[in-house]
Amino acid sequence: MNKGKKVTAFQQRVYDAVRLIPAGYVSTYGGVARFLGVRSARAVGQALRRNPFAPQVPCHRVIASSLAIGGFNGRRRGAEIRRKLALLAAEGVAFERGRLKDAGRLWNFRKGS
DNA sequence: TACAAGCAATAGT
DNA sequence: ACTATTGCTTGTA
Repeated sequence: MNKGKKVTAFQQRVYDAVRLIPAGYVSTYGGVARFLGVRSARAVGQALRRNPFAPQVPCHRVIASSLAIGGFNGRRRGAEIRRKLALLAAEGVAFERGRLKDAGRLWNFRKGS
């Protein structure tokens, strides 16, 4: 998996967890954080924001707990965000007004792994 | 809906 | 080593 790119152990852990999310499903920063055993969703967001791997780590499959789209490529709103929405839509995840339309697409972790 | 406080990690100084 | 910043979350008003 990782080569050349130097990432911290925490980042590696976050990427590993995010990779477990199957296409067509999404998770939340807090969910990943709890899965890793940390209490801060911000730390997860930071790790994903600096994700040196692009499609390998589906950072676009991670949204906010309020079903908000969250951010993408360092932007919380803008053209990058619509790309994230497009990626999710392509996977079968529908969004409305910047929020997840169907909460049933939330991935709880600890299920298929 | 809007504001404030708590939380953990990275990057820059 | 310290400070500032961040793709968050939850609680109150």
